[in-house]
Amino acid sequence: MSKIMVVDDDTELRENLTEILVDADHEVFSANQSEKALQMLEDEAVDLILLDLIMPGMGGMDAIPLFRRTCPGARVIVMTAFSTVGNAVESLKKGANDYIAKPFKIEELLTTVRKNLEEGRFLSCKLFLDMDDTFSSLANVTRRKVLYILAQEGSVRFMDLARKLDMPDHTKMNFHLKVLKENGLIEQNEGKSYLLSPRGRQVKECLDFIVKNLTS
Amino acid sequence: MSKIMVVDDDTELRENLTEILVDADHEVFSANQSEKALQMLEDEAVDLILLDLIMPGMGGMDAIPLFRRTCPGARVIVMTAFSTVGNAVESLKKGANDYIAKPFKIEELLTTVRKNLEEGRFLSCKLFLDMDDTFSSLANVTRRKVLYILAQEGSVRFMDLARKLDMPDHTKMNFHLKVLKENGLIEQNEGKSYLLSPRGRQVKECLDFIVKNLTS
DNA sequence: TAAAATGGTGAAGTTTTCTTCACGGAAATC
DNA sequence: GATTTCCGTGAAGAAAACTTCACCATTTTA
Repeated sequence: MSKIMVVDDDTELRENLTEILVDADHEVFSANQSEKALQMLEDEAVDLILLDLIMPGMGGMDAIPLFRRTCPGARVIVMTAFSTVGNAVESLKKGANDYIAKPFKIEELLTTVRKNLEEGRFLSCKLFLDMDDTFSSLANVTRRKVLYILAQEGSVRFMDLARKLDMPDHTKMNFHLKVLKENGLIEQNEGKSYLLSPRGRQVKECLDFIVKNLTS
Repeated sequence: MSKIMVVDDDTELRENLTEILVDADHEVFSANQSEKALQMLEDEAVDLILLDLIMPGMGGMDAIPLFRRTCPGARVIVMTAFSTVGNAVESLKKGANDYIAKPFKIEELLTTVRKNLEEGRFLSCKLFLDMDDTFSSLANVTRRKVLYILAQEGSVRFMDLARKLDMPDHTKMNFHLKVLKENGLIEQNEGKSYLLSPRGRQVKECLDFIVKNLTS
């Protein structure tokens, strides 16, 4: 059903895991080193990566960001025998999605895998459905300019906005403000001035990130 | 014409700068400490900030990221008497846009200010015009899904893509691929498979950033 | 208080975007 | 060599997005 990459230097464990996961109807790839796994992922993207932390060559901890980059859609589950709160937290900070301590029961592993595969699907689903309003808001120059000005000026009155954007007809302005308001990016205060909503501010930060990354 | 904030603990210099800049037809605000300047910027966004590096209280170097955050649209010009290559580079890394060494001639200052104001206008212009294609590409769920799948799988053939996206009619698929291709986000290799262009990959990274920031 | 500016609504019209349909050549499969 | 699958085009139609117009109740300014 899903594609899973197993990265562990212990050949026996790798083979066991492969068998278990294949039985659970997954397509399994495996590697005994992070470097090899990364190379394989260049050709074949997977949905989930089971990663040992302690390995000869590049350790799993350092490899996490590389896996993230090479295969951005994959969930990363870290597994290690040296289970401590410390490296669990650290690996999550580096971008792992979950953590499982060796030794684990088969059922425990399968539950974790299942949960993570579902979450992965849920997230990408969210990205593509819930974000629709936001992206259509951003699809229009005028509306992006409104976000920009509101971020810069704080709160602005209707006609001031229209003048700043050089809109001869104020009803057009109204149309776009309505769209932004309906999509939750701006709101109006008591004095009827328009200002960014909390989500609007988040979106504006994303815009800044985009412009920084895409114009260079 | 433009709004400029001067942050320096030297009162005489602050007054001189204010006079010069007002003469050059700008609206000038000034503060003797970063903290006060930041507070003022909460209410009044400016286009450019002239910032002394060495000051009592919070130094300019540490303040740069805070200015960036409080007033994202402003250009930051750092000025200091202790001009060394080292702190010039460091301040630019922290997010300053330009650097001017004290003492400076009036003409020199005005040239730097003018140049930076223009660049600021140019950048926000770029954001709102050149990025139009990119944003309209992203405005459609199907096209976002295509980017997602191509990022995940590398290169995919036409009909495979159509099947993955569950498109009964392949001509619809064709329409969206055409849009993405025209907007430079995807390309086709020798075998006619579709894959992300370099810009497409950048855009995908921005998408990841957005989803991380907006779904939490 | 008259005139002007503000901030809004709803409906008609235009443009852009998206979908569907009809068709066809090249390649792969049987 | 016949048939199916692949990958594409162009045109017509439907839907969504955007603009324009006509109108109005407040508020501000002169």
